[in-house]
Amino acid sequence: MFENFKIYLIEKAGLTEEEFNQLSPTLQTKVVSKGDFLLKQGEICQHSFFVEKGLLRSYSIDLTGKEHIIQFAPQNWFISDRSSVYFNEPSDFFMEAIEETSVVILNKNFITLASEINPSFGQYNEVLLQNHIRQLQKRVNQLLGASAEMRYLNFIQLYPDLTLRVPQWMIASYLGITPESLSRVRKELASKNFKSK
Amino acid sequence: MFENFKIYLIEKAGLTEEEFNQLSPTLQTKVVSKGDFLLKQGEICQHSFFVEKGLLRSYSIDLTGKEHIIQFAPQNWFISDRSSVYFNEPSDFFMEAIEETSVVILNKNFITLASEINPSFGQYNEVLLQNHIRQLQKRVNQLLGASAEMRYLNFIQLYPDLTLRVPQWMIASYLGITPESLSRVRKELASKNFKSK
DNA sequence: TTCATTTCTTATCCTACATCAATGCGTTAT
DNA sequence: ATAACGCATTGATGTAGGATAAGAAATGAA
Repeated sequence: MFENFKIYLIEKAGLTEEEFNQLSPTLQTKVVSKGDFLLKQGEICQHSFFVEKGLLRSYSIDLTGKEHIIQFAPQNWFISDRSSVYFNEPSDFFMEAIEETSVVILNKNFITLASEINPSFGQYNEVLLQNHIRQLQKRVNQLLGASAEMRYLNFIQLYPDLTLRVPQWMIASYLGITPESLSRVRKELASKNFKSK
Repeated sequence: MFENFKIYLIEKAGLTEEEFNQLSPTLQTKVVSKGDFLLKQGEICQHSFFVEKGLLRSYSIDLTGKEHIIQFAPQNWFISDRSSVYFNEPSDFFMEAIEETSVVILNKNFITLASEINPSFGQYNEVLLQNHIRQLQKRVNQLLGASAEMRYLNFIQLYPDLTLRVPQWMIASYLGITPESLSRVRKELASKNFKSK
């Protein structure tokens, strides 16, 4: 039920099995079918989710009705709208299952509780937070400075597994370009590789 | 010397004067002349800085040699490269004074120390962190979805004071457009306002 | 199997913004 | 004063990527 989550916490956050068992009563799980939502724009996000299996995406919809993918969350990733949780504000984002996905639901005080039980969890959580910031920073930097092609190359290098699993129009949305443009970029890249051999 | 910083911590983070005095021996200050650097790309960032007075910017330089402004830091702002500090990695960024600026220098363990002295500091630090994430998230979202004009309008609404104080080419760099484009956007906006009266 | 739906590609045209170049105008330095 | 520099504006031209449309390929459903 929480198998991956358990293994994950023990390996990464340094919990013991007993400590995990103390926490597990506060956990719930849920299976989300492809296309179903864990959060919608305007709702206040109440939880963090850990992906046991499957694949989620979070995205916003802008004034002109266009989707922009903020994040993908494959197996063993956490996903949430931290700001919405923390400040109790309506979220700007949707969270939707790309494949049938089973998640572990962590309520607001899980982190506090786990940190009390074992401070090394608190430290690990800090690492996740700092990583999150780093990743956002990099993304801003890329959006400011890199061409569609460079962003795509970066993406496939960073998330090679996702590149295969996710429809291209979603990758385009993550990169901030249209599916047609991505198709052109790919064609262009293919011809370059061909020539260079 | 630390006047603003002291007031700031007492007001915002809930420290007492005595608590602040316990911390102050670990602090240093520095005056940075216009155009001088607190950090350069490739260095490992060792500190956080609090702007007592003046104005800083952080920016990166991309492969093609172009600058991209990541953040402005006016009076009473903290600035740092959290990732570089936390992970002990070389920074991607420069930190430079736009005006003559005096900063308070916080070394790596200041936060821990202050949180031990008064836990409410720890909480306040958490708020800053969460705000930082929220702001980065918004920026990604805008870069993905909004036109130059919308981004500019957003900027002047969010940082009206900076709009006056900072040269336009820096605002352009923050927005991810050229100074020429920003000039055109402004012209366009001016004519719209004129017509609408 | 066949029909329908979603995804990907390709082609054409279009637009927001970049690039390049010239001009003017404050500010600082001599 | 005047030279020199940084900054903003304007105009002319270029280009990456958007919009639209249509067809091919893949997926899925009956």
